[in-house]
Amino acid sequence: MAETGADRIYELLHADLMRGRFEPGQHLRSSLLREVYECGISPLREALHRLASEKLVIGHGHRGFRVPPISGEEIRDITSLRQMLDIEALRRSIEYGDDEWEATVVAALHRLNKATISMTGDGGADEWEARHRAFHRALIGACESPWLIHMYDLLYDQTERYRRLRFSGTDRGKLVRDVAREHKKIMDAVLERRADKATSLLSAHLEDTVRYVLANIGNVALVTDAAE
Amino acid sequence: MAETGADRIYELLHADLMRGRFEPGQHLRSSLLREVYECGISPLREALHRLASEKLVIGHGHRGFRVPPISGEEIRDITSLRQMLDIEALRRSIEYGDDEWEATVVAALHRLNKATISMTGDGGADEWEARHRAFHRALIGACESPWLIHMYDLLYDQTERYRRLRFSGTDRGKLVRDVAREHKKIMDAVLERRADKATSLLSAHLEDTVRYVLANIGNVALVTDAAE
DNA sequence: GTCAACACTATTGTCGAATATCTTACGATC
DNA sequence: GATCGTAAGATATTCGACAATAGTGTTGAC
Repeated sequence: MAETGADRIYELLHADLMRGRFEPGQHLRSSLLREVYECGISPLREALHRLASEKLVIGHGHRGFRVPPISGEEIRDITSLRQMLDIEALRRSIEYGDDEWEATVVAALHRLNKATISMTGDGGADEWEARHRAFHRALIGACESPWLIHMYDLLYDQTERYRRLRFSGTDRGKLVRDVAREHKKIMDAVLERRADKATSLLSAHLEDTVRYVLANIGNVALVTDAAE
Repeated sequence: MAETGADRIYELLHADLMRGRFEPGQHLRSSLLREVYECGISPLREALHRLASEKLVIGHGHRGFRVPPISGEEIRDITSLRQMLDIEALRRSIEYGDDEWEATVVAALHRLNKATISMTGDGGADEWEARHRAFHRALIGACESPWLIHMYDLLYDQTERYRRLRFSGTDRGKLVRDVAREHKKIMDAVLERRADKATSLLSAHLEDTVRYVLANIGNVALVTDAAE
């Protein structure tokens, strides 16, 4: 997959940022990252510049790179934008998608539900997230707009980062079962080709996520401040 | 502005890509770029990685970077997305913008028109483009969504790249005077706070651009193929 | 006791050399 | 004559050392 060393580090660092390995606001020292990913400085910096362009890290000239801080305002902003793009993309998918597309959606949800059942421990969370991403990606996969998908991906990364912040005292198991029902309802509406219903369900689904994040964000505010 | 050497190269290379200094499809050899921008390999590669993330260059593992090819389908795709984002951003701007915002819009159009009158030669084109960008940016500047603006910027870069392709036998002077009228109409609708009218005018304005590009794209197809 | 200038340390950013990969040209084989 | 393999050259990528900048703590003056 990764053709070059910089690609490899990009993927690993991207995954670690998604799973919240580093705290928001944390200074990503090159010495630390070089040890973690066992690499030289050049490919590391190249990966960091790509991530900076995607706003998954923030670069300050001569002061290196940091994990972006989190804010309720930002996740609201990102979600409102994602709603707009997701709705458009799903609408187009429902319009253009064929049987084959439907099959990929059904398969993706099946995979996701399997992961939901067997999800235990942290490794399971990574797998669940990968399948969750794949399901949402499948939904809009027939929109026939590479750029819409690209923008969608950029925003999905951001919401995943917020969603996977380490909140204390949250029953993740219950949460995951709740969204499973929502996914099923979205898929049913999609298969019935009811665009209005499907898009409004999807929009509400995103709304639920941002509510979940905002309800818990007070806890992580402490973490943010404490970050060195 | 540019805090570091890599930032400087990023800005210069970005500007050169915008003004079509390199042909679509052209292989951007590091040896060439090092001479052009008088720099070492490290900051150059960092800039290229950032540009690759914005899809202003394309990186192939172990085969370096290239200027993206152009296609009618892609500019259509980009424009349809830009219409969606621009409309939303302008609508919000009209809703939230205050007198100060109106003033920046009026000032930006004034600057643009001045550049339109005095535009002669290539240097003038750069200045005109900068002011054109600033005007459109001012229109949506009050939308109060940093992410919407960010996405807008990414797409604006793409459309500018297509728009500034070197088409043969086009009366650029006439073109620029035509769009001046459109800009005026958009601004008037904005100042009257007529959101529906303003957004549909803006949407049509983008449509005109893509039509202009598509009408001329046959000429550059030759250039694309010839690019080494 | 406070503030500012200075030196020192930590860290980032950049350069040139070495390594790995790709491309092309050439020749052998079918 | 075409195709495959191989070797040489060109190019991209990565490594380690150097230079430049920011951060920090200390000293000294007022």
